[in-house]
Amino acid sequence: MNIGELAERTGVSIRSLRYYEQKGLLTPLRKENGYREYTPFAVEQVQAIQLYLNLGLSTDEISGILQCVLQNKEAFCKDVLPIYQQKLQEIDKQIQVLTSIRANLTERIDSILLERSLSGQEEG
Amino acid sequence: MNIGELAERTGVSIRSLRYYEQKGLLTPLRKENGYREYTPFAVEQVQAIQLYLNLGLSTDEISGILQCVLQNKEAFCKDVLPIYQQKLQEIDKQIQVLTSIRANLTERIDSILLERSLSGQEEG
DNA sequence: CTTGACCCTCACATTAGTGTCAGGGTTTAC
DNA sequence: GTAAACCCTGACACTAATGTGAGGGTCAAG
Repeated sequence: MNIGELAERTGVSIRSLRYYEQKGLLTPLRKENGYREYTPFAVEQVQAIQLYLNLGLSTDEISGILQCVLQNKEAFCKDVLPIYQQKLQEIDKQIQVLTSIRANLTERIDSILLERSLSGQEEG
Repeated sequence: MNIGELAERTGVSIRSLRYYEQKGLLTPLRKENGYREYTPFAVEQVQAIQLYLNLGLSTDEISGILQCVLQNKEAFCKDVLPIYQQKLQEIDKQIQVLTSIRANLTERIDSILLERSLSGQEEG
């Protein structure tokens, strides 16, 4: 199928499909006229790519595991677990930072509300 | 003082000080030779900017409140509270997304570990 | 044989703060 | 008067996936 049909079937933009190819995630054949030619299996490939992107993996990380996971169960691909574990650490770090900022923000908000309830003043 | 001294006193790079000026957060005078001339008060200004950046505010958001908060208590500046509250909402949304991803990741990790403990296979 | 829908590549824009380099003045101390 | 240290502007790089547009082939239906 052509790129337009793959885009329609997967809901992924043509631009993104070309980008995935540039990053080595998809390698369609080319027709004589230069058009990309995708097999029906490409639909599953694209869905897998989207799934991993939604997990926060980068295209580079995905490229390292995509071939294996498309042909096996995840547990069978030795590269998947360390990537997941590293991503989990990053996520935890981000949550930690955000939680800290959140505490600071709520403290300041409460402080402002308290002061205003005491004096009732405000200005630009 | 010159920009180098301000950078040294605040621990903020010269590059960043110029950027803050470009974004309207600092407006030093200029000497006849074109050098930026900062008052001692600029040290407090830069520290305030850093504080708000660390709270996740953008330079645009900071520019809207900086003048007031440098001269008053936060509670006295009417623009501060809505910015804090909006930022809090964004943070909560981010934490929510990350938490969801985290749950998905740990589920997959556990699943992999479970499958491996049952079959003991792996491969690249 | 022309129109419209499809495809191609190349490349800039987006976010946001900071690093870094080029190319070039100024000042200070020797 | 020159070297070192300081300052200036302008501009590209970085991250990462995607949008968008220019400029230009291809194909299918009429």
